Amino acid sequence: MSARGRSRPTVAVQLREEIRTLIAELGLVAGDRVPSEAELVDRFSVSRPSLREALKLLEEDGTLLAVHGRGRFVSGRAMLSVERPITHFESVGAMAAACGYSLSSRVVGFETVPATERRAAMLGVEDGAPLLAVARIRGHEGRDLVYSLDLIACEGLGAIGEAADWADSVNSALVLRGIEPVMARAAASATHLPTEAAAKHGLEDFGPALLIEETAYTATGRAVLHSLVYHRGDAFRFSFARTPNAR
Amino acid sequence: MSARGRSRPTVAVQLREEIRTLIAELGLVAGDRVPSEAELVDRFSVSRPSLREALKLLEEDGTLLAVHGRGRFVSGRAMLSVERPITHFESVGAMAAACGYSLSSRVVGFETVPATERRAAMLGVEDGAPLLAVARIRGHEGRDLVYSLDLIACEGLGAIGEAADWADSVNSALVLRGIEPVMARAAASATHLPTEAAAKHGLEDFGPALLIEETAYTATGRAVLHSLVYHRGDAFRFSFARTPNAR
DNA sequence: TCTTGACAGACGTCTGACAAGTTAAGATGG
DNA sequence: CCATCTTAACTTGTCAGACGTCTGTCAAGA
Repeated sequence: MSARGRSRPTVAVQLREEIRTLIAELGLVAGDRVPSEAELVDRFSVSRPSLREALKLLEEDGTLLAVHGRGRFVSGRAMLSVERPITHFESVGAMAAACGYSLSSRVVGFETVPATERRAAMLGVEDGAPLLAVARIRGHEGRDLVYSLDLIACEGLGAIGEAADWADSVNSALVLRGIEPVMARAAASATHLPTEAAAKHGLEDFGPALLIEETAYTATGRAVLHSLVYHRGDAFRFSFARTPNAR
Repeated sequence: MSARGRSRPTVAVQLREEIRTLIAELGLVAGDRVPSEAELVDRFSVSRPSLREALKLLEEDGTLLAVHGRGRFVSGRAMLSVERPITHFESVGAMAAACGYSLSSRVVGFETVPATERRAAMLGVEDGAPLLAVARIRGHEGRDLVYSLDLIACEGLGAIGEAADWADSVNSALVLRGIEPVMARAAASATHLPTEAAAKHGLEDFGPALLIEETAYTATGRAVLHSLVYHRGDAFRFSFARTPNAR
């Protein structure tokens, strides 16, 4: 399965967004009834099956609740909508930009290390296999906001290049090598920076950090990147929705 | 919108589960091609539109990826599955139990306070309206693991009762009063305990805390509880999946 | 006042047809 | 023999139309 994207969204996907917009325009809130299928078919000039497919997407993502014989209703879930939730896969740079930070980045570590047993398991490589370790500090207006350590499996990577190639975005550097991380499995906890890193890079006043440790995968499920990202506690706040059936 | 459930699942919902089972039975993993629509129609003896609706559910929940003209494939998203992700709405006690902690709880603050402007907005009450503030410390085997402050709108609450009524679970206490929180909008950040709280309750060695600040809602979208929950950094780790289309 | 039946509205499911994208096999030309 | 083009087959995407089932409302009858 090559990672070729679709050039044009299907009617169903497009409609899903248009219905979302309509719900907002009509000012519908949790419990309110959505226009009927017949009305929506007229309004959007599409066939009923296509509309139903779009509605199915919205039912599955928790926006709508269908009741046979009565209609569809806005689910309370819709009001939990969060722009760029913690569950959104994106680069640290993009995330920070959305928070109003323009991050400049410097590489403070760039070496090849053998994979520990744990890291090997995370990245699906052999114990002891070579990993590229990139340590970076990113900041905004002279203030350090993020310390991160990225571990990339060298296997299949091709030429490693120079530290500067990886300074701004490890994701982008991987994409340039034909490896596109698109999703990740992550865990968050509160901690301090590693003592050694703090001392070595003058980060003693970093304060509590929100550590997100994550393994990133390509669309085909190949693990390509293991990151430990320490976000300065007083600079970042990650939003998300909590629901009973979240998986 | 009454919470009356449907007595019989639709064909689409039923099929969704049957297709999931089939994928597992066929041993399909990320990137593998799923049988075509025609094949599935034959196999499950349903109409094609119904099948497509079921497939739409699976596409929306990230299990499948459809490519026009080529077929559908098992998405790598399935491998990000996390048991009890941070996005799962549940009580702190239930979450901690899943982490192997049996929390005992003590109330260290119990009073009615007027809502600040921010809190009033969070809870959909008037500025200055009375809120019940419940401060608790929860621990396991003599070690304090969670400090929390819960703010509940007094309006519609009925009798407040005693502190002991709210000691174990604010959620449960609310349910007993006919108010069922079922979902929340939350944000996480790394911080220290409030200085005053730490000093007052002997929590100076709590260390970095993962603060989850959340507003809980009923199914109809009514905000009923605003909580600040400080999780001891070295005791808790919150997992989640990150995908490009996460909202 | 309560029960039952009819009716309208709404979702659920099906059949059939055509459109658009992909791939593999066969034909053709160099 | 190899490269390129064409075509048919396969697959998903979309549409039109019809019928089935469920829900709520209203009217009539007991």
